[in-house]
Amino acid sequence: MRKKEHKECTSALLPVRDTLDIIGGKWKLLILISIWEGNKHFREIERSIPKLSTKVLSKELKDLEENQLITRTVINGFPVRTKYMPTEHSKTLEKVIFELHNWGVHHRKKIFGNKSSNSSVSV
Amino acid sequence: MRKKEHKECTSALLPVRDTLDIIGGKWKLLILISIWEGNKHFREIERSIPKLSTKVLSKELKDLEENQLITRTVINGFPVRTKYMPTEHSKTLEKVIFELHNWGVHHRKKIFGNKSSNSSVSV
DNA sequence: CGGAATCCCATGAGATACTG
DNA sequence: CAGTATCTCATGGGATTCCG
Repeated sequence: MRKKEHKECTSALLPVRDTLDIIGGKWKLLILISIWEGNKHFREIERSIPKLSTKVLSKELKDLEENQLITRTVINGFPVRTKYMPTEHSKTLEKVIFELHNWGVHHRKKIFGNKSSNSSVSV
Repeated sequence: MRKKEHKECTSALLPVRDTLDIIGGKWKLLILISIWEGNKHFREIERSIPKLSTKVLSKELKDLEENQLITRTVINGFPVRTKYMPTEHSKTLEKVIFELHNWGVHHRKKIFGNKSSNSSVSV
């Protein structure tokens, strides 16, 4: 699941690293959210996220599936169709994302003062 | 602060991205924690984190300083000495880290069943 | 000591083409 | 449609050296 480096580090940090590795990539959350929003098929997801290439999407979907955040189902014969669905487990991420969001907003205020406070909290 | 790509994406996600960019790197949290633990000087921090090179540490410290998570003070003339200290603002990250930790532990259980549940929650 | 500069390689990721 | 394969290039980051 994770690359096996720096095992030595503060062991309490390991679960934090796991989480960051799982949701921290450039695309992971975008893809997950796209699926949460109802996009189910490969091309559908791909089209919903600008700049995302098939290669990367393919890899990211595998990662998400390995981590049981989505399920992958092959539907029928020809042409092949697959369906990606979010798992119940993926819902447990919402709280984490909420905190990340929260801190991001808090941090922006801290850094920039009070402009651009127009962003919804819903994920 | 962030690379200016994919502005188009779900705007509620932007603060999340900010947060992830700030703490998400390979070293950021390790360095921050090292400083929290009391390491103050460049070499001191470097030595406390295996495999960390001066170049990377130098860059990461700048990032952390830009984001007002640490302060940098030059102490005296020769040889030069600097002091890095955590800011109050950095403390607001603890909740986020706690949630990341929490989910990581939860996730490990989900994936692996119940082994290796020996990690303290303190960060 | 605290870094900056340089060199170099591994990886990440975009574009395109191709297959079942 | 759902991916895989290949090629290529940018970047991240490791090792080492050097300077004030």
